[in-house]
Amino acid sequence: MPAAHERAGARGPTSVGVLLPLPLKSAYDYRVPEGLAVGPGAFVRVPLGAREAIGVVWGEARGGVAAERLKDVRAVLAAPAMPEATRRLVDWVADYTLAPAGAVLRMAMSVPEALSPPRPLAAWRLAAGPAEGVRLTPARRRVIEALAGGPPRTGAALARAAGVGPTVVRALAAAGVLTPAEAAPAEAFAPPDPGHPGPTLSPDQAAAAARLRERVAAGGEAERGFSVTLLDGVTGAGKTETYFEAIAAALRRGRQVLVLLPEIALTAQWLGRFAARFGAPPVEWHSDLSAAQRRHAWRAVAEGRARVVVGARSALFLPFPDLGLIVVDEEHEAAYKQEEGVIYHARDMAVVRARLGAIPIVLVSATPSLETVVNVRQGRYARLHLPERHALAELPAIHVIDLRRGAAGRGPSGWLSPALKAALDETFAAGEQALLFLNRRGYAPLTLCRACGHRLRCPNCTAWLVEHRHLGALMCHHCGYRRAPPDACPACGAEASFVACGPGVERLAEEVRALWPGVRYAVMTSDTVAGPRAAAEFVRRVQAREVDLLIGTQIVAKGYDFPLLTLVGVVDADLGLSGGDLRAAERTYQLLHQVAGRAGRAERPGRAFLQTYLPEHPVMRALASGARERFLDEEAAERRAAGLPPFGRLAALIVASADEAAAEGLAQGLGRSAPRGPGISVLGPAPAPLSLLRGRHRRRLLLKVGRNVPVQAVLRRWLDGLRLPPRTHLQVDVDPLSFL
DNA sequence: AGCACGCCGACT
DNA sequence: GTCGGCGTGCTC
Repeated sequence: MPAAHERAGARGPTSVGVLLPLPLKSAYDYRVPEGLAVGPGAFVRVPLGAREAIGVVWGEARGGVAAERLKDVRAVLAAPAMPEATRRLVDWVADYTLAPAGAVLRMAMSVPEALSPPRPLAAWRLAAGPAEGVRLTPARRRVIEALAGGPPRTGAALARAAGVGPTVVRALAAAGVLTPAEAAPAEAFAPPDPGHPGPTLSPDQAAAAARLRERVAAGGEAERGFSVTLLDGVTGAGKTETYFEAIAAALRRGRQVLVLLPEIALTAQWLGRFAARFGAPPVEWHSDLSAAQRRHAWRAVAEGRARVVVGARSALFLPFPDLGLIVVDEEHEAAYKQEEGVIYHARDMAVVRARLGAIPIVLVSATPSLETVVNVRQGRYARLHLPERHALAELPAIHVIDLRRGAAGRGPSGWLSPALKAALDETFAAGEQALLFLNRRGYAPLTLCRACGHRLRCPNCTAWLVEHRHLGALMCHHCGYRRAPPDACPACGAEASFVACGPGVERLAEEVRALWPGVRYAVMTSDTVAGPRAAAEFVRRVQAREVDLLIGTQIVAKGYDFPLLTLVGVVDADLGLSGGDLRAAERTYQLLHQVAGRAGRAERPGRAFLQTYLPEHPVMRALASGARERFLDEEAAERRAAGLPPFGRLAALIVASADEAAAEGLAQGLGRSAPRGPGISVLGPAPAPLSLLRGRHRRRLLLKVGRNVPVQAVLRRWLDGLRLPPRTHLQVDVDPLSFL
């Protein structure tokens, strides 16, 4: 039989470009042996130096290397080719972030094991002939019935299906009734059913859902297919159920769906709501998956069997062959920004992915980012607003407590003001639950020597060591450095001279114990919530009213539903405002709004108290009055005046080296060669926010350009041909979230 | 990212 | 005299 390639005109190219998942800027050329069919996107095994690597056929050979030096493509892997949209996304992200294309490809090839077809499992089938002289007990009969007429099954699956122990199966095999076979390890993901009866939508939700369905219906059309819609509404307004209808519409059209969530918000509660709507779970993609789960999920996406994927930011690079809708929930979350390796913002790149696929994307938030709000105001994004459902969930009344005013402010001994203490008294007396929010882990953020003023700091970072009393240790929150509390001051030798400065959640718990000895409290931080299971247990205890008071860091603000909570106390509302970050006000507003929104769901009205030394700050005023639009107007005006995002563009260069002089030298050199021109300015070099991090000295330069200046071109001109001195590193962060 | 090639200290 | 430290550079 003649092979396909022998037919006239079917000869493929003699060489192709293959992109490898290594930090290489472009694809390498390889010769294609006679008879090997290599289409664009094919996963191939190629020789690389002394070893072999797996890469992706990226396009035509570039031809920069002499034909006789080209090595042969060794094999094409039995995996679906990487879809064109994914390949174009890789190129786009590389171009935008200035990362090597191969480094971006690596994110899209995070599971190389998934590129080989799954290994068949050892299984059993019925032997051909009837076995003579085998006693058929009821248990044995059930095993045979379970197997009759069906595919081979593994021993464990067979025993489970027949309701027998594994010994029964083994005995039947020994008797020759069962013979070995191979089972296809079709790790089936039950398809979510768009027709599954879900919760009834309010008229507002139904109207918004209808608009989203129109967007989904247009998906795939060249001109109208791409669209961005902000779905905006307070906690409890029903945003999730509304975008579930868009998902249902995409499923009805047979297309795949990607839902991005900040890792921390991918909770059992979200999964429960999904299953309630669709009768089956989505395919999950996050850092907690086992190697096998990861392999199954990746392969299921590539083969189109995964219909709905919910995942953290890296799910964006999964090889969806037929993506029809993207949802980015909590779109304002900073967790979407990847800060290491390839530095990218998953929300922004998700918009790019949607455009490349000509499909709709829905950005969801109760407190949308200023970027998104400005895009809405300028008409680039559509907005659907869900008003509150008054009967069910009202946003709590927000009270600002002015800590500057003596008696009304903070009490003499602790961190809780009389007003907040009184509110807690009332809440406990009424048998209701409260939350104290303090975004500081540990006992105290700073420990100093009473005798000489020496402060305990991390040897690897520009940071204080944080006392964790329940661990009996001092810890650095940046590098993980940990040590026992010293007996004597390392500076002056004074003994037992250390005092804790400032509050952490543990110290707050101490005050609570002293004030309300009978109150049952729980401390919820990333230290005490190790994983999804621990989180679910916390939620269960709170919902079962085994806890009166929850004390927590920002982990309590996201994703969990505490229906019986009626009081939220923010111990230090000003925490995020110091430091001069350009997004400090915006982020504080978002976080405190979200925390306050924890109070008063279900039928009970809630109250929130913000303890602050800055009661006149626009953030506090906006939270107290609910005037979100005015706050956004003020923020936008300030950013516009300063030429800051989204009205100007930023890129940060971070120079790092274990050798401080080397870091300084490179930073100075970059400062001297900095680009100049209309609409271009360079700030720095200056020590980075953590000028020493994990033992590396860091310097920072900030490129600031006008909205219409092509920032990548300016950066390339600046950095092209730059030779890094030994042991120095340079990171480029296009669109940095923070600076200073 | 691997892996080889390179040039300086403690071992059979 | 070698084995091996990881610093530097290349991989079509």
